[in-house]
Amino acid sequence: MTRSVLEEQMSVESDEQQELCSPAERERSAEGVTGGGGEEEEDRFHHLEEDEDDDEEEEEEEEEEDGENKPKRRGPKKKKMTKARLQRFKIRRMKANARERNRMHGLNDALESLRKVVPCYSKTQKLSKIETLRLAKNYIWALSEILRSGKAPDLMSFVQALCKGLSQPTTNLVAGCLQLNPRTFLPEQTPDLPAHLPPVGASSYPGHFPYQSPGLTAGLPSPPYGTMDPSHIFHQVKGQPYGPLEPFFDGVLVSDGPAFDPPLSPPLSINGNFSSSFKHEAVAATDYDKSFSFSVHYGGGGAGGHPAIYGSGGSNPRCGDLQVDGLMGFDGHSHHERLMNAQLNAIFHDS
DNA sequence: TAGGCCATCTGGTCCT
DNA sequence: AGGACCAGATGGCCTA
Repeated sequence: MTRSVLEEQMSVESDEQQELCSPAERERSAEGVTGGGGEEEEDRFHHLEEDEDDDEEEEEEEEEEDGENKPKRRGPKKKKMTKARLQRFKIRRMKANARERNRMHGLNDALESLRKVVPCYSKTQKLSKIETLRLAKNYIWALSEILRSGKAPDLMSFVQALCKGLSQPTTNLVAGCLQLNPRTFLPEQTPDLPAHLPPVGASSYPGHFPYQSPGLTAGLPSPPYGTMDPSHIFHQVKGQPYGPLEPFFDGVLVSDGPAFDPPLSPPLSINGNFSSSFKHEAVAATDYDKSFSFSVHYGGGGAGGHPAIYGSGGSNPRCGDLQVDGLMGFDGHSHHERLMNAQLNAIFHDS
């Protein structure tokens, strides 16, 4: 993009412009969070103004001193900038900038709202915009798949779906939310782990993932995400509005730690450990767009589905008793098994 | 210091 | 004409 000299002069970030900003914006600017742009353009701007005469009606032709070698420019000839026109241009530009700022703030607000309903929300460790969108897409897809298939998700596959295409730090964050080791469910996503990473089974990074399964203890270093204490993540404030899926998780959340930044995202309260079913049923994330399917089934018989998903009638015929066989199976972790059972039962039975 | 992320400015395009 | 939307450019901040 080539700016004309005049346009360059127009690039003004003046005090008057700040007056058009919202209070929040001014506050941000006061904090030094100002973007690019030319604050130092004012002088050149003044220089231009001095060159202009005062006649507002003047609409002179473009300068004739182009020189004979220069080809004649096409299109409408540029009007010479008078002071008044300059002033109007400045005002128009300032208003446009203010609108654009507001528009972007609205966009960011919407994104923040999205962060709150997407798994792994944290005030302190925000997902980036792109990761938020990716995670949201995955999340929607995974939930849609639940609805479409009428089957409860295999947790491993569910997490795989969530983490599809996410960066390693975000994957770690999701894993942290699930109290999982990302390497246990995303082998395809980390084909070539950095050399500095400890091998599976090596000592973990303290405080990253409390999930300490025998033989699977390594965490992935990815601060700032990795510093999150996952024990906070599942802390549910009673009565906290978590959205339509909230009833799923009533009574199935476990938290031993202090409250995490509320509000928390709704669904990723899936605690505990995964069974060896992952070995048999986890779908390769690289092909999940085509082949993803949740492996844990529940009977097609009697009990109605959860009203939060299947409607207030709760009479989705596909929703029946949940069969959690094959889901459990982490040896010596009956607590997690009970948790899992409770959670899955909570999902597929009316509370 | 490089790279990622972000906020902002800016000009172009489309629409009302 | 003016507003909404978009994409490119720019510079600040932060982290590895």
